Amino acid sequence: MSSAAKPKRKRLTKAEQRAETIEQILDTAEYLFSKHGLYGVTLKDVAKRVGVHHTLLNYYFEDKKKLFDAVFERRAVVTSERRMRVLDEYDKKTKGKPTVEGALRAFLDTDLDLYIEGGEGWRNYAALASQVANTPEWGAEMMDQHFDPVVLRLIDLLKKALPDCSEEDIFWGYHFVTGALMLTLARTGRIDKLSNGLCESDDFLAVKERMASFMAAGFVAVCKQQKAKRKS
Amino acid sequence: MSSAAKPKRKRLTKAEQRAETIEQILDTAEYLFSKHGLYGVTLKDVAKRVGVHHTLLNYYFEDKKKLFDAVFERRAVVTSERRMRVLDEYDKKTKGKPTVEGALRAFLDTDLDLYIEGGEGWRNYAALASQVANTPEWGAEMMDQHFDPVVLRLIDLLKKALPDCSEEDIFWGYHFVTGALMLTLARTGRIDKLSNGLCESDDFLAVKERMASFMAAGFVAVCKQQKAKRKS
DNA sequence: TGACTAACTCACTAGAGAGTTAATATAAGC
DNA sequence: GCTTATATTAACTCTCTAGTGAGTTAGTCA
Repeated sequence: MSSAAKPKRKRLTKAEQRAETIEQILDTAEYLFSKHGLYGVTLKDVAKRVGVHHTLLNYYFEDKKKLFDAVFERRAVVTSERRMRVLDEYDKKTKGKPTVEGALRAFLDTDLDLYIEGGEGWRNYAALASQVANTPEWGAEMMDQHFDPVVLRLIDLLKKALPDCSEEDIFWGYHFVTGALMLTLARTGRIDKLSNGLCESDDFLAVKERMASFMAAGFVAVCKQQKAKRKS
Repeated sequence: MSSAAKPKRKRLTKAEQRAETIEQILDTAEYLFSKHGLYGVTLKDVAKRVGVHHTLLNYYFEDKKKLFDAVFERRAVVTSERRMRVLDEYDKKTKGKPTVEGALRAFLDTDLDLYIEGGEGWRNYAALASQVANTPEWGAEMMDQHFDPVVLRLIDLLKKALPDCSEEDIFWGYHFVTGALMLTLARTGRIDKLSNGLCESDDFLAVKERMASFMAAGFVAVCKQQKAKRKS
């Protein structure tokens, strides 16, 4: 630990100390990875910021990629389970008669709330996730691994809400939804400049307000369009 | 050049040779950058694949970042101008009365066509662009620099098509559109696994078919929703 | 033909980056 | 209080990387 931090709380058991150090490493790595990506960050960068020797990261996480995985997994598990629970609840509440917008709200708003209320750490994780999602190399695999169950749960509800819609249309619709969500999480600042400050990348509330209804209408429109096309 | 390639076409003027080598470097760099990102690729990786000495890349492009910029710019300019032209034509054709879907088709379909018909190079560029778009660091700036004019032209048409819609709603709608488009361009293979092979990341035609109508309906729905909210 | 110049390579440098192993300090447990 | 386990650092290694500057080859043009 940094010498500045040490004298303050001397009364920490070893296990507590360990947990705290690990958490600090994860937070810092999360922040840096979200800004510069896996290859854009060195273990020394992270260690320096935390105030520990860089080999300590090897000690706790074996190697760089495993540190990255640990960073990602820490919160991915939380948001995945949380959304799964809310989707289940929603399904029960609507007694097997979900609406498109309702299902999307259970999925999207639940996630966005986490980033709105969860503090900086959660927002950094969000930006990281958006990078992972757009990385074909190993990113898609990480997404599969952590999010397939929730996503399939959502798809399931959407199918129920749109019984005469083809599966393709639903999968493509979901694809559009994630794309939009991921760009939101990246908070690139692009919309700020484009709109001359009218909209802000950080304004997840504005997104939450609009996204589910926007996408729900999209689903309905595409289903109708494709149904018409099949007839002709 | 690699000794294997040399004897084949001896009758090349120096300028032709130069142009060809540069093009090969750009193509290869484009491919590798699209797969692994700026930091995930070394100049040697690129040089080896082309069959030239790695310092040749410094000779032609000064440094690594400038090579990256050159790769991006080469096609960004083309697609930007192309879409601008099509948007202008559409505006004229509809005599200042565009529709949301029409404007979106002019923007989206024009781009997607390029990747459908343009060969592998264009698809690699597309994947690269999607990474750039989700990189807050320097990515957003690159996007601003190359695409602000076309995007503002599109926004302009959308405003005309939705005269009683607030600007915020239009900007957020555009944000959703790019997000979805960028994830499409990344071709991560995720939708393939998720849908058990029913949908394919490479199937830009399927996206083209659905995207504009999906998004158009989203715009309309959000505008209506927000208008109702303002009244209450 | 011969000077000139553009294309391209070679041998290096200077430094970074990940990771290993041995040493040290400190707290835990008996 | 002594031993052991754990956290942490220091010293090092080994590989790779971007980039430089001098050199070589081969078209080009007067």
